[in-house]
Amino acid sequence: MTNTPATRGRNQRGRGNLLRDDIVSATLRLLDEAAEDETLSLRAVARELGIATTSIYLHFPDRDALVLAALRSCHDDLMAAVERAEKSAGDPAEGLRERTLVLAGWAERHPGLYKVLHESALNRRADMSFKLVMAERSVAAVQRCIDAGLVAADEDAEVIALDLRAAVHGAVSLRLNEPGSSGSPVDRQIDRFLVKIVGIGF
Amino acid sequence: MTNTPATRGRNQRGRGNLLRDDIVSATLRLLDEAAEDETLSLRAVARELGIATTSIYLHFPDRDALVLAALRSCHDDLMAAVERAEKSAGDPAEGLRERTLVLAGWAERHPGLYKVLHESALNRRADMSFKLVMAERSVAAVQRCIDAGLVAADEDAEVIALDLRAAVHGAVSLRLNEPGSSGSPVDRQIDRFLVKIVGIGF
DNA sequence: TGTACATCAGTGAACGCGCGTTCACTGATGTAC
DNA sequence: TGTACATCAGTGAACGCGCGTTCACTGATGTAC
Repeated sequence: MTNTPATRGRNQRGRGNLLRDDIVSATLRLLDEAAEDETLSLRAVARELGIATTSIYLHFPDRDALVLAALRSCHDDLMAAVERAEKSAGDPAEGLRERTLVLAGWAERHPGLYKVLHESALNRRADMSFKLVMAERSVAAVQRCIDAGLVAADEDAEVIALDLRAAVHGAVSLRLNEPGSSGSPVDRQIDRFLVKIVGIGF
Repeated sequence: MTNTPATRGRNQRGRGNLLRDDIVSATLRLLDEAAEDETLSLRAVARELGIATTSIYLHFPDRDALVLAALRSCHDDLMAAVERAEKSAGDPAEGLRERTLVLAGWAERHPGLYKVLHESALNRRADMSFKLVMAERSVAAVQRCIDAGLVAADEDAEVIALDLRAAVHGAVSLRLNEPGSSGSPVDRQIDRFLVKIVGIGF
């Protein structure tokens, strides 16, 4: 089913963190399948890896710490990919488009992780403030469009970015939660939002 | 804590459905607090009402059936309220605005129920097609705006309605899942969406 | 009018399950002398 | 070079918990004769 060997020996001295990385990977795999942080069990993670459940406690103090570490890791990876996409674009407007499309594409490939990241109960229970950076970056991306004269400065970049973020999140969330109810492909919908909400003219 | 008497006798003959209604109400209360369908337990519902857990099985075959019945009931109530608001408005554009505001207002008052209804795992597991009516009604509401000449007919009513729905859902969802990250009040944001996405001029 | 019986509304004990977490442990490998 | 010891990486049994669901039951009330 996965890339896990049936038997795994003990890691070499000083290489204990290899198991830690495997635990995080397995957690992300299971969270993506379950799409709920509540139902992820340490026992399932251990089963997935062929280790004793208690071995997880060598690296994480409790269940929430593990889930948070996993989410932070995948959020940072995603953010890096988004930034890369934006930077490889020709102008700020194309950059804003690219970063939005990469984000939506990731969400469609990892629906469960997207849900856990943005819709799970963990948001109420734990400190997920590492997510704030993403919002700040997208405000900056909109500001660059305004500064370049590609978007009218009728409104604050922050307001525009927040409206765009809400619309894109809604588009993605509806697709994840009610598959089949969406109609058009998400890329097309995002382009409409870029035109109507942000005011980009392609 | 709630409106439940400490002791409750048996209902009169033929009045067994009174308990059914109480079970549904208690379920909705608990779902609204928990904001997750997974964590609702029959034992908690029974505790809330001061009845034996097994009494729930007199009215519902299993846990999912209870949750679905409760959600269907609250969804229908909400839809009726939305329709009422629309009908009391002066013209179709005001009507569209009213129905959207009522929906968003309900979501802010019942964040947990909104989440369970639109973001819970039940959407993957069970038949929630009763929700489709709401989407159809909002397409019709947009169509009325077009027919009355209040909205340009550049695009299909269905596309416009879907975009509006995504944006509003996103606005509400972000507020529920990341309280404090929203900035402006939701009503103002919805008015912007009505102007920019639908093309209504207030 | 009395009485046997059916039906309705609801109860309480018990089942097996998977869970997070704690605890005392094992055994290989490196290090100090 | 040998050996005692510390450290590291990981294990397995056991705890108490709340859960959904099943089962046999109780006891009040209505109904047929």
